[in-house]
Amino acid sequence: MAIRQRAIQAVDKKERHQAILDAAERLLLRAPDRIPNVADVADEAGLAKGTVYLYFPSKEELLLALHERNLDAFFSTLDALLERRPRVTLEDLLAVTFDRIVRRPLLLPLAARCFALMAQSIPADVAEGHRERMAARLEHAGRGLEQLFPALAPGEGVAKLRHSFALIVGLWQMSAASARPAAVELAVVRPRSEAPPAYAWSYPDELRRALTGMWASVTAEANAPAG
Amino acid sequence: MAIRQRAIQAVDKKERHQAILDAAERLLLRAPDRIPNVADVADEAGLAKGTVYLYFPSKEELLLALHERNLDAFFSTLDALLERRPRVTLEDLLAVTFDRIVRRPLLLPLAARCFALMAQSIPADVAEGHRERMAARLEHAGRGLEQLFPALAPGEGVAKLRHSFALIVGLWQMSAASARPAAVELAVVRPRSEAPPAYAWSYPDELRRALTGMWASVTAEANAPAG
Amino acid sequence: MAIRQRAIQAVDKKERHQAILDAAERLLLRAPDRIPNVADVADEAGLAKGTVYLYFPSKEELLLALHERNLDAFFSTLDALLERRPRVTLEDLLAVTFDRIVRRPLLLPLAARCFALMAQSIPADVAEGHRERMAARLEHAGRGLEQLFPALAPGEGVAKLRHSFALIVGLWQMSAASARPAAVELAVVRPRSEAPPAYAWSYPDELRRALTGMWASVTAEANAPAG
Amino acid sequence: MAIRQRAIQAVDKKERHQAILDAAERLLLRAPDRIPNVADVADEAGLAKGTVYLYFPSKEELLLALHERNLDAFFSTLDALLERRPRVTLEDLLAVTFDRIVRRPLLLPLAARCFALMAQSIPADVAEGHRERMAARLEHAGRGLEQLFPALAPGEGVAKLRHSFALIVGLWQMSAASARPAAVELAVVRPRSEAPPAYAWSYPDELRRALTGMWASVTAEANAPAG
DNA sequence: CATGAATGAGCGTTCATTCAT
DNA sequence: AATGAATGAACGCTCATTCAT
Repeated sequence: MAIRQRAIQAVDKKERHQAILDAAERLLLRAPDRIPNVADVADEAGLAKGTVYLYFPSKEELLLALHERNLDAFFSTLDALLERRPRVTLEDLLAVTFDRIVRRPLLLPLAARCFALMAQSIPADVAEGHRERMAARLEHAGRGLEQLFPALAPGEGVAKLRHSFALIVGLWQMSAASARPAAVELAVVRPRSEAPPAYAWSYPDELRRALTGMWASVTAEANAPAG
Repeated sequence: MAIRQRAIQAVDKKERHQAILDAAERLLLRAPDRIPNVADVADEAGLAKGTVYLYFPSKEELLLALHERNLDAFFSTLDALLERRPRVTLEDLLAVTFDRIVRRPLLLPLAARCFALMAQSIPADVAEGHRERMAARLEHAGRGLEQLFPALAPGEGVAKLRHSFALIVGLWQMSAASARPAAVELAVVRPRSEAPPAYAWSYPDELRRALTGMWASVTAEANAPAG
Repeated sequence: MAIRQRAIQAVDKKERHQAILDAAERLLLRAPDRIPNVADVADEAGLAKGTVYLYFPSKEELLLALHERNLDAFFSTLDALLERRPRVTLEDLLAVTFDRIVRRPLLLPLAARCFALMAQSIPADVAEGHRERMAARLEHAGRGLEQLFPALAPGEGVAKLRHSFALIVGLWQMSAASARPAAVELAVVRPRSEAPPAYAWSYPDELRRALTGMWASVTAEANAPAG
Repeated sequence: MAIRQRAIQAVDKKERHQAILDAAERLLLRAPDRIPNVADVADEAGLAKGTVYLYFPSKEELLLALHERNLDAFFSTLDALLERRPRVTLEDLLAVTFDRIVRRPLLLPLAARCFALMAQSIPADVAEGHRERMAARLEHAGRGLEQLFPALAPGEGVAKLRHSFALIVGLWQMSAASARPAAVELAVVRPRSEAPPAYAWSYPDELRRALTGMWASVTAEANAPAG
């Protein structure tokens, strides 16, 4: 509604591009179960609806861009960490994961829908480009892991990374579907049974447990030569 | 396919209830990237749109019911298998999983959206009921697994089962999002270059790899006493 | 806004179909320079916007249907008149034309836009069907005219009919473009010059003049045997 | 094509004015069924969108100006020809018409929409000015024709000119609406069946036929004294 | 003068849900 | 119970016009 300013320089345009993604991100974090509509995004960004379309050709591509930005950020953090090889432990990797993904679960609601978006309304070449870029980053990080953990055979780094992603996203969805909305949860008074009900589990704990398990074998003798 | 009769007996009602879910299921299998609309479901079931609302209070609850039916079926198969304890191998469990989940991926597109549905328009008590029923089945199967695999500590059966679900759903989404539309089902056809691109991977192969890895430690010395 | 009633019988549906066309027609007569939007049409018909889409697949096809209805009505009147052959005079034909086209200029604003509609958003097969039907009616009426006026060579009936249409539509557009809006016209006070300005001409008069001229040669010795 | 300089001199301004009209004209010839939007026009002219508004107060007035320019050009050619009176034949007039109007059908798509434009958003005085200028040119040319063809009574020249315009525009619309998209320009390619369908007719042929017919009586004994 | 980023009213279309029949 | 016609809020997108730079 308010004209913040005009983005004339390429830098400013980049910035506004990001600002729109930021707005979408905020809305998504605020209501992870709802894909915001373009009017909401524009509003949240302090822009008019039409302005959004100056920066993104369609709502779907906006969401894909946001998803890619999230993935990019995660991969960048991961890569930066792996640069410090071999002085990196699994614990470091988990910490980074939790910091970027669990504490700010940006990746998650989009990942859950991204497939439907891609299949439906993203032009084939745009989708292809996204896939290739993400595949390249995945492969790069995967190779970094293989160098860090000699126990990993070639190709296993990528695979385990993929499996980890799957766990991250899959578990989050299960937690989202099986958890009561937070507000309600606090009010619930339950007879103190010995064990909490099976659906009372926490996403972070469970994810840590799962990831630790998955990487345990790999990490056993890792970094040993570095010690 | 059409029933075209009044369902007056309770049995008939149950049957029609199922027929509607069947219709939704067929549509979902036919186009996994698209939640069918009520008109489509009614059409596919050979019923009028209004009739669907005699059996389900809302589209969301219909989808939740379908999701629960799918989970139920899977748990039932799993339970049946675990009954035959201790004469069950991990391979048997994987076979069942693949038969029910990979070959007929009913669970998958719904699982990916279910959390959004739950949060949005499902009444709290209905959601709660669903959660409790599913948690109970999960717990039961988890305990069965713990008895089958002594290596599993108490609670670990449920946990690993949960992680397996997460992998199943998460990997499927990744494969769906990272595959070109046509390549999802068919084997990717490519000129045999040295290495296939990183995004050319098959969901079933990758899932088997991941699940095997996850259950490897548990299964190592399992069933040994039973042999 | 008000539910008039439900069109359940096929007859009622036909009626409502027509009612929607009527509504569009009224709006078009009221403001010939503006293609009404769907909301206006629905409003004018006393229906909800969505209801219009139960009867027409798109706005464009609605307009095409209206255009075809107008043409149909004109051809029907023409055909009926030609049935009374040979007791028909050119004057009769003109009278019918004026009654249907000049006094209720339904045909006109749509004809002017129809081409653009057809080229842009009407599915090819629908457009083709429309063209063929209209061509058939034109041909039929053309042949009727050839039988009425022996001076017309084969094919000349259709041709002259086409030219007449062109005149009807073309002149109307010129008059619409060159006339001041009616309300303004009354208020204008002009110095009494000998001759009115060249752009002060009346569509009906000019059309009659043009059509009479066009058909004069044909009609000269027409009906002679019938006299 | 781009000018990319400041137009400070009045001459430069005129030139840019024309350049914008040229751009609109090119777009209109390229896609006669679509009124181009301002962004397209600016683009085609190598200017920024805002610049267009320095030269035309609105899109509508731009289109009107283009239409008037087309009419002007036609009248000029006609006037020039009539200057050579009495050494002018109907054939000459037709040739000029076809050269300017049929071969470069600039007039046509605009004429079809011009009336709607005028009524909607053109200020009354601008519209009035346009009408008066065009009427004057029409009258002048009409009088020229009356002098060329003594068979024309006073006022008949203007009238027949008007009717000719109507035919030109009206027939073009009919041909555009009744032809399959591709067939507008190309000769209709069909297996030679006995009779082509009634909607397979060519605009130029039909127009020539109609105009010749309309002017036949006038021209019969015309120029005879001049011979 | 020229630019082009920003605006926001406007529009076509969809679809879950209701309810008269 | 079953139907399917009717509803209308919701939403994505366009584009003529404005105005800060």
